[in-house]
Amino acid sequence: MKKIGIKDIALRANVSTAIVSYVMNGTRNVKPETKERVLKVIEEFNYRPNAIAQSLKSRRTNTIGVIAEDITVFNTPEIIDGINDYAEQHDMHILLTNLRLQKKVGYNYADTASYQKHAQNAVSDLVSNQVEGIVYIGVHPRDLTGLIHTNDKPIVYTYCYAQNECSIQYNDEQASYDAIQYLVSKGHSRIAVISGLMDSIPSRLRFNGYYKALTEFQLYFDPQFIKVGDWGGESGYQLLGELMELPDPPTAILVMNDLMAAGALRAAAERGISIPRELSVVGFDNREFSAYLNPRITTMDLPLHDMGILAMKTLCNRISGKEETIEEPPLCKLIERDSVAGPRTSIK
Amino acid sequence: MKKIGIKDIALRANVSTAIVSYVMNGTRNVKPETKERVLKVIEEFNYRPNAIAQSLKSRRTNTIGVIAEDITVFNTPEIIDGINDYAEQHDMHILLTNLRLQKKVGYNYADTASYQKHAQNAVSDLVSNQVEGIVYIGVHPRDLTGLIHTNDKPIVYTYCYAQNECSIQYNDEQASYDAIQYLVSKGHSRIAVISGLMDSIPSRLRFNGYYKALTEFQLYFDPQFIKVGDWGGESGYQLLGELMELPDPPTAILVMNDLMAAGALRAAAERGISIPRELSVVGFDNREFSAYLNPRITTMDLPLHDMGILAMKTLCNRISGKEETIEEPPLCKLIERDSVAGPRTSIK
DNA sequence: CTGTTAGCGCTTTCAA
DNA sequence: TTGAAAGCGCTAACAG
Repeated sequence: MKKIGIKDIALRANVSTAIVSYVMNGTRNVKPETKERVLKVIEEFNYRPNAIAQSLKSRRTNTIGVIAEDITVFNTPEIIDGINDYAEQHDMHILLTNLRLQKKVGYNYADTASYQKHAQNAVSDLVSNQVEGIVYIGVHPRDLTGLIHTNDKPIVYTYCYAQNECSIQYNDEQASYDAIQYLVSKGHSRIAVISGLMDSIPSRLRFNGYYKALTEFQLYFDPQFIKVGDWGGESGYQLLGELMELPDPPTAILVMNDLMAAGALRAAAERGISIPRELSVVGFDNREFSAYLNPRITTMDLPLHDMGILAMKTLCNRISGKEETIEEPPLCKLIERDSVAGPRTSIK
Repeated sequence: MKKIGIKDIALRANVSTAIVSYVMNGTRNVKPETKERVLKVIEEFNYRPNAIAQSLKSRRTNTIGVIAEDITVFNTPEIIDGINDYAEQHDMHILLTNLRLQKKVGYNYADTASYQKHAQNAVSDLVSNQVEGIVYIGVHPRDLTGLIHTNDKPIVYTYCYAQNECSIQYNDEQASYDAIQYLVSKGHSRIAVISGLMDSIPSRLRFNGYYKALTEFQLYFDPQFIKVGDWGGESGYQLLGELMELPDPPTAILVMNDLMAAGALRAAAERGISIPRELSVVGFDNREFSAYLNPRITTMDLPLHDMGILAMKTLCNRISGKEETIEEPPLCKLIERDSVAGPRTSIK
């Protein structure tokens, strides 16, 4: 059975192919009874125009390419979901490329050269498929300047950066500021931080927010309250120990991701430190497991869905050549659970 | 700046468009020096053929459509990752549609009618875009017969079923059989089960495996050891209580998903039942959080990646009209963690 | 070895 | 209100 096309419809309806096109797209007035007839034939044959042919003619594909560094990383599905949300609303399609970064180069993100070729191929491929723009979703917020050459095809980065390119990020600084403010509202003033690696942009921004809040609320500041981890659970475990062995330990800790927070919880449990009674902990990322730890941890939820939507919005603006409307980066939201309480009353 | 096409290349290289096509595709022999010249021009202009036009001509798009019921559900990213793995290896592209089922109809899966239109639209859209086949990824293994009409376009379901259609599932029965066998190897003989809803296919299959193992290993069988939950954490919590209040409680429990297992752990903790010392628990799904519970739970990992690959393989076979090679459904794999030990020695 | 040319399925201009 | 036909960028049959 041959695939039926516009000609078949035209033939059956006794009209020219132009008429069929007109009724499908409403491009011209067509005599109602003719229109009716054409519609009936279309219905009868369940005809759907070949979008490939339409694209070739119209030079518009309504398709945007999404490059995900790794779709199995926790942030990515939600971002894609946002992208889909927007795409659905605007009748666009998504051509998905998954670089499978973790499986290919492991956690060695810094070694961009090793997967630059993959990334560049993905772009070329997408461009060849006539996508109208590209959204690039990173696995970790880092600088990707120069990684990719799009040849004027609009691209928007999210969950990563590139100089002189558009990138969508959430407001890291505000997020940690908010976390500290929340802790202050609970009565804390001796607040430590377990940061991620300091060469990472989010670590710096989150630290800024921490420090800004410290200053603004005139909190106790002790350089020993600043611990630098490596994002992994082990370092959270380790650093909580260091913090609690201080002669005058903090009453609350902001931990820059849930992985390290989980490690910290484990360390606290081993030391017989009760959370939140004796120590409050705020995490970051709102990973699924954070609601299953004991205690369930209070953490900052990342606006991933919004980032996806915003990335699309920005991209579509660029595609249609609209002037950039500078949008505020979306905000994180504190998820209140059970790892925060007031400071222990009897201060040592 | 105009997009450059094959004609521009031909012009610059002083050849006909046919030659350019020949050198690009290696379709014909071309005199080496001509070839060289063409290649140089292609390189110089960084020319990439318009895949849309190629497709129109060749009537092959090398793209397959993926419909995900909900990409934010835990099983989906890994399946897509498998699909991408295969696609990358075979130079295919993925047009992704995300139905966003949970956000649209909540957990009311049974009410297929409410999103049938969405699903059907997605299919029509994909077909119109000339995908060569479709992979449909469910959020829960249920029967979708009649939901969708693909009009002869090959489709493969995974993580769900449809009568008279191809569907890829893991081996549920074997998985729970293996779990019981493992428990037996640890010395257990009084093994209860907390099942999911009994109108669900995986519940039935997993129960079959449980029962088969019980019979085969001649284990103690007590109808009171069979508890039916609803997949949610609360029911795991509830049912563990019921089980442990039995005059002669089990020494081990197979829980049919990690969500219920988490509830069961909570109930055990509240009752002062030590896991695994006094009671062993095996979960199902290997959700991320299962490694963060206390104790970390031993659970069955689902072969999601393999399912994605297998779905693609099967689909591609159908597309190219190859005879169906009946593949074995991929196997789950037990992840040994800390929620299983030998039975408590002093039996009450 | 190379060039000419007919189409793939559609849209749209132009003419009727 | 309708139809004929050109052409989107490419491939491949055919001719040289």
